[in-house]
Amino acid sequence: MECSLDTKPRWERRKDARPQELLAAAIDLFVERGFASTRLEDVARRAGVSKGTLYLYFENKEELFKAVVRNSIVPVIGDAESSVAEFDGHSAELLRSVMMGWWDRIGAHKVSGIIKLVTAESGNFPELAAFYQEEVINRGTRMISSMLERGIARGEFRPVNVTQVTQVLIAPMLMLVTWKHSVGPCEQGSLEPLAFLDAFLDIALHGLLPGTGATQSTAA
Amino acid sequence: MECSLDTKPRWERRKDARPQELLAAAIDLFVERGFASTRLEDVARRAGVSKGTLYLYFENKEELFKAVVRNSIVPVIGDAESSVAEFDGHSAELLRSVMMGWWDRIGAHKVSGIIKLVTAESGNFPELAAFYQEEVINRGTRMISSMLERGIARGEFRPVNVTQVTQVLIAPMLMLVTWKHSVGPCEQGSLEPLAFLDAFLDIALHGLLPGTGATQSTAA
Amino acid sequence: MECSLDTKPRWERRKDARPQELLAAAIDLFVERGFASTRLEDVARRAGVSKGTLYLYFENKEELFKAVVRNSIVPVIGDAESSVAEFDGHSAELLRSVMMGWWDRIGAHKVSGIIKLVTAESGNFPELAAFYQEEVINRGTRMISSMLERGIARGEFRPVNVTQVTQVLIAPMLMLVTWKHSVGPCEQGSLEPLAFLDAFLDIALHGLLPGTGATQSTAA
Amino acid sequence: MECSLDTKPRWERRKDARPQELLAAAIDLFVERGFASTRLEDVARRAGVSKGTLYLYFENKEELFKAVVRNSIVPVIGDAESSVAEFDGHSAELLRSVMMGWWDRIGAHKVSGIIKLVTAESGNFPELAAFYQEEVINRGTRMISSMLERGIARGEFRPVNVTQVTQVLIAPMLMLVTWKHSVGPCEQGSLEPLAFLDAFLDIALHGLLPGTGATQSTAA
DNA sequence: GATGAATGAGACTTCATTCAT
DNA sequence: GATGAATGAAGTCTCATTCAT
Repeated sequence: MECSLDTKPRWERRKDARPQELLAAAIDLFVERGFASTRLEDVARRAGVSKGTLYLYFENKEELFKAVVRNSIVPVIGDAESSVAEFDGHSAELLRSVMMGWWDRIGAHKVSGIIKLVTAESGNFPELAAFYQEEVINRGTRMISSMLERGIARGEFRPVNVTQVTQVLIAPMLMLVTWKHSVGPCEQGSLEPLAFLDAFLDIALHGLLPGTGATQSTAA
Repeated sequence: MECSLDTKPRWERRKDARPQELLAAAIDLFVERGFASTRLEDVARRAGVSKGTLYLYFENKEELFKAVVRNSIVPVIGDAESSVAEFDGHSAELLRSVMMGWWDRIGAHKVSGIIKLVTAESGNFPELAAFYQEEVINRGTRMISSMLERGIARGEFRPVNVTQVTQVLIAPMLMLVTWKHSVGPCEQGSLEPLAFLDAFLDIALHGLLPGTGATQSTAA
Repeated sequence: MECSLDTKPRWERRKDARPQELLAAAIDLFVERGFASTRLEDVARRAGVSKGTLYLYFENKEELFKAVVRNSIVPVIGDAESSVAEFDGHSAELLRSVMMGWWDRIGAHKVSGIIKLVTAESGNFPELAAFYQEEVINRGTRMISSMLERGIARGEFRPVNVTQVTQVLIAPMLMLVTWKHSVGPCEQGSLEPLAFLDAFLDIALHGLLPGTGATQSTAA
Repeated sequence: MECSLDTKPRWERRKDARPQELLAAAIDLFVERGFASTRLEDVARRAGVSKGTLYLYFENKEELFKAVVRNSIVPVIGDAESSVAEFDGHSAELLRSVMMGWWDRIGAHKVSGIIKLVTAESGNFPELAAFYQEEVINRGTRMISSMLERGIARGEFRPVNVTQVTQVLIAPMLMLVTWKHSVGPCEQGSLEPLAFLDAFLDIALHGLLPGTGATQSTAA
């Protein structure tokens, strides 16, 4: 009876799998070579299809890239947003769990290369930059800001400048991916990411707790 | 008396200035557009010469880039090395002055874009990466490591894992340039670099001083 | 009783209708975009079938075009040939009725776009040109020539150079379709086709009647 | 002394000649194959240069085409405008001389293929159509209309609807080029252009003269 | 030294046609 | 019959590099 659930002929199942195969090939090559230097022919070849086939599924190179982002990063943001909405403990715990979770779900994986790629090339591809800003940066920023506001509202954080602190919190994540995809591979053993994040959080959260005398609005 | 300092006729001074004019044009465009996307024709035009002339002074695009690096970053490293060698105060002071000096001499200027460029594109240009590793990263790393070793030897720092701590110290500088040349331009007001470095140094130096109970070898 | 005229089940009627649906879609697009620029995928989509299905009915793009011509222009020529054969009035009347009928049956309709298309693109598609020459131009030319010969034989026309006068008579029709499908859409109100044809016929027939002193062999 | 007039080295003279060589090759191929079907590589090869060279002189295919039009048709229009402005005989004579001159300067030459090309393909290249409309059609139309207005103002023509009569006068020219570049090559001996124009002018001018009882506003 | 014309490999994208299901 | 996924040749345009003058 188990075959009754899939009545599609094989080639059709193949078709359903194609976009994923292409996206998998694309993320590999985008991460490896960047956006501009990745040739669509290589993406196609790695997915085991011809150049033209790629265009059956993606309108052009930029759309392929957007699809990669939508497929790899955006869902993780959605999950994180849900977690944030449901969480009901101390805001410091929430912040810590989100940032450590970011490393587990994004930072440690290939997909982190996409973040590095965007910082590296967005200047040359404005439409891509705009898309990424909208779909990733804005949502991520809103999420972090909302955690800060939650903490302030509940009296768990000092009333800091939310915009600035948000960016300070983004900084170490940006650094980790930059490091990982540039100097990291040339260096051995250095910069243990989890320890780094842990240390960063110790400092940052300490600066956010109420009652401490920090006066800098950025709280770093 | 005005001619005593330079007895060459004007056109010859012009000729001698060519490489500098080309390097100035090149750094502008490399920083603005990255290595691969910068067209040599644009470099030549900005320097007010023809494309062919560029090849009289630089063998090819990669050599031009190397010359830009040698011209802009390497001297600053040399100066810093001298300062380190001559310094005779407390190692924590030395470390602080080198990193704040890095911001004044490099981070705050256009040339910081070269650092970002290398992190962004070295994957696609191995020879460039090797050159930069040799001329900049290795020397910079050695310099920082030597400061740490000096501090340890003089009993001013705890005996930490020098290699790892070196990279931890590099990290905030890398972050600042990455930020400045990617998300920075899209955000307003955030991440005041000097405050950020100051805060970082407070923490890092605190972790390096002897007598504090930190046990993590990365000391971050 | 409703089924007595068509005993086939609906899907079979549908199947029989396929070629016509495809031809209808094809003529629309050929007229709109020309031969080379019409994509078979668009033809198929407009007919509501897949690209592959189109190839079940037509060997390739050229055969599809030939079928369009056979389906739309050729029958009209056949009808005209019959009319000519049966007509027994004055040859001038015959000529006039054929040309005005051409406007009613072809010139005023979408199918006139096919004529324009052929003049526009036959240079790039020799096989198409040969087919059209054979199926349309030769037959049309023969028909017009035969009317002239009839008129001369019956003493209703002067003995003119039939070949040349035939082409002079074709010219205004060619002009009308060219105009209609190129500059026409950009201009308002101008060139009323029926008035134009009428005026042309007045002149041409006047030149063909015996007893007038015209000496030019083209009789225009 | 004859060499004193040209002090340029040969390659520079070559450079000056390049655009003309390319335009000559381009007009040949555009006329032969149309706009869409002409490959830039073929244009380059015919001019004896490589593909890339073409792009040194013309930004893209459309600009090349515009340059061809500017180079071949536009000057003739300018000349005609001057002739019209200077003419001081009877308007009928002026009209006749302009239309016969059009045949001598344009209709009889390769460049007439450009006119046919535009009627054939403008639907698929709106920017091209707009350019041609502006640079050729509008100017040509204005010129013809001005002749009609001149004739009416001087009492040499009846007060007709200028817009419509202008288009009627354009029609035979359009027909001649259409014929010449489509069916013409397949037919022998037919449609003697000068005789055709002559006959057309006889009729049209007769219809324009005052005192004749024609009542149709288009005067055809 | 200086020029800038010329090259040609290589990238993206399109579309008629085929064929396994 | 019907589908639509897959192919790959072909076309436009870019740009690092060369070289005759």
